[in-house]
Formats: sequence, C-alpha cells, structure tokens
Amino acid sequence: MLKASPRESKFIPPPKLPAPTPVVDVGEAEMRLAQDLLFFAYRDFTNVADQVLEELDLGRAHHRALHFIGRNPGITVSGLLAILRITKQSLARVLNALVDQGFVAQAPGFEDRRLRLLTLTDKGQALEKRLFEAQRDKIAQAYRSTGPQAVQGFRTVMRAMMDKGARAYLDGTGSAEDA
Amino acid sequence: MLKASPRESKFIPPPKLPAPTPVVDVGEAEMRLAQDLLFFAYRDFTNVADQVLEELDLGRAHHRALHFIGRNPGITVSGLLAILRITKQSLARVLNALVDQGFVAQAPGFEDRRLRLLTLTDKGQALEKRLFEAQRDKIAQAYRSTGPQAVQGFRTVMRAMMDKGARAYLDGTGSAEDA
DNA sequence: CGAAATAGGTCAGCAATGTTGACTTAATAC
DNA sequence: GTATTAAGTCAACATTGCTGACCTATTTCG
Repeated sequence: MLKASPRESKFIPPPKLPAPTPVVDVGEAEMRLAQDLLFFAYRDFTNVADQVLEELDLGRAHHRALHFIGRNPGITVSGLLAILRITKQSLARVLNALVDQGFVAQAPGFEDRRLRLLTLTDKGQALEKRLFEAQRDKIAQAYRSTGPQAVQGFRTVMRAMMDKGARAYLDGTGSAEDA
Repeated sequence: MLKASPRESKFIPPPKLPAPTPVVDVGEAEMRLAQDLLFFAYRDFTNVADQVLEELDLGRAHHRALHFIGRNPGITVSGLLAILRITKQSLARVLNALVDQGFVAQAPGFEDRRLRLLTLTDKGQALEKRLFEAQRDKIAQAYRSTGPQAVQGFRTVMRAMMDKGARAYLDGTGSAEDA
C-alpha cells in the first residue's frame, strides 16, 4: 500500500469508470476535438524551437518578443505589450536581456521622442531566422502534406478563433495596440 | 532624457527602419503568417476560461489536467504526464490540489494495482463543463462563421502540425503514453 | 506657460508552473 | 527473490507571469 494520506480517502473502491468521453451530440464532439487540436498543435509547434533557445540560454518569452519585433520593425513597447498581453515589468526582463545581448536595438521615435522603436539587430535577425527555420520546416511539411485547400480552411478558422483586434492587426487594418 | 544606463549605448541615432516584414518569397510569408495565427488563436482560445478559473483560484495547469482526465476517464498518471509533457513533480502539485478539492478521484488499477486511474468526480465534471462551455462558444462561433469546408481544412492542418504520437492518440490508434 | 497625461523604466516582492535530483513505497515481472 | 515499474514526496531552483509604488522624459492641453 502506498503511504497513508488524507487523499487516500478519495479512493473509489472498484469504480465503474464512465464510458470514454461521454458525448452528448455531434456538435460537442467536434468542439472537444478542437480543444485537443489546439493543445497538441501548439505544444508541438512551439517545441521545435526549444533546442536553439536552450543553446543560448533564452526562453520562450524571449522568442516571442524576438518574433514580434522581427515581424514589426519599429514597434513600440506599448505595441509589443498589447500583442503579448503581459505587463511592462514582465516584458522588461526579457527585453532588457535581448538588448543587453545585442539582439534588439531601440531608437527614439521620430515625432514623439518618448517612444522606443524596437528593431532587431543583425545578430537578432540571424537568431530569429534560426528559430524561424525550425518552425518553418514543421509548417512546410504540414502544408505540403495537406494541400492548399486545407491550408485555406486552416487560416480561415484560426482567424475566426482570435479576438477582433488581433484579426484587424493581422489584416493590417489595425495597429499592434489593438491586437 | 531617460535615466542613463549601459543599454542607452544601443540607441541607434536616426535609424532607417527596415521595411515592415521583409519577405523573401511567398512561401516564407505564408509560414510567418502561420506563426502568428497559432500564437493569437491559442492566446485567445485559452483566455476565455480564465475568468472561471480565477473564481476558483485555479490556474491553466489545473484546467489542462481536468480537461485530459475528462477526455480520458481512467487515464493513468503516466498517461497524463505523456500528454502534458511535464514532470511528475509539476503534475503532482496540480493533481493533489484537484484531488484535495474533490474535483478528481483516483482508483487503483484493476489488473495492475500500482496504477492510479484518474477520473473526474461529479464536482469535477461540473467544473470541466463550465470551462468547456466558455471555449465551446468561441469554437462554435468560429465554426459557424467559416463553414464545414474550412473546418475540415483546419482539422487536417492542425493534425499535420502535431507529432506522430499525438496524432495516433487522437485517432485512437495509440495510447496516451505515446502522445 | 504650467499642469496633466502619456510612454517608458525600475525596484521589490510574490505567485504559478516548470525543472533536477534524490529517495520511498507498493506492486509486478522475471 | 531480486529487479523493475508506477507513483508519491521533499527540497531547491528557474522562468515568467503578477501587483504596487515610484521615477523620468516628453507631449498635450487648458
């Protein structure tokens, strides 16, 4: 017997296990599947960059910042915050590390000099490229193996799954601040 | 001027900002977009459950455990570990909380009594249902607004994006251990 | 002009969730 | 009967979130 503990009282004697995934109707099963798909696809997609990150002693938070600065050269700190949905203090830790290590450069805004426009340095672009290439292979393989029509559907549904602001941001009809 | 700091030296005077997202070829742009889609869709999808979780002082880790126990009644601890890809010690914290609060029950295995078969209690099922319903609405709306063909493509690509083991697990042709 | 608002930075402490490493118990397998 | 396996636990630590408080530089606005 395992060591006695208060939790032991929660043991059910010979438990009639519920049928695997009791499904009420077809609609529910579809949505349950969608939950799983999002979890596994995201898990395995983000995973492929981890080896490179570990080499450089960076984390996923650094990768995210690097990615969105690369995608939006000249983005402001506020813009980045809106995309990542984290606090200024959380971003600062990550961003300072990236600046200190020469991956990211800051420049004062043109008209409004309070702004800090963020860009990737050459070194930052090189790193971002390495990270991208790992994920690119995963996407390329998935896209090739499923065909353009499936890809179109994938994009449509993913878009519909996100908040309105993020959609507008991706469409180029909204700013990072609304993402 | 902001307070002087070593980082200030990284300021670029009047920086010629690179053109937004320099795109080499169509293929690259497509894959860059896929990165963004996965980030935003996952961000906003997971977000919708947060309010319920906060009410009960639970986190996303609890939600994930609850979800996969609900999807796989009788799953073993090892199976859950394989799906979540975290360590036993990390899972223990979360799982013990769920058991202590009466959301999850454990039962010894039938043939192999070393196993702990995990199931949701009625209370656990009720909570999982609440969490599911929040996400269900998001999925339902996305599915309705995009149509069955897009949904089919979405599923196909998401599947292709995940590791082989996870695909097999979802197909029912593999066990949780391989996920 | 001067006050208020805005963009950003920083310090300090804390919470959630991940990690390693070492060790234990109970049960099964060989 | 010994080795292996499934699970649990203790301790320490890392990453990445959070709140609260406060500072500076700059722009906006009455």
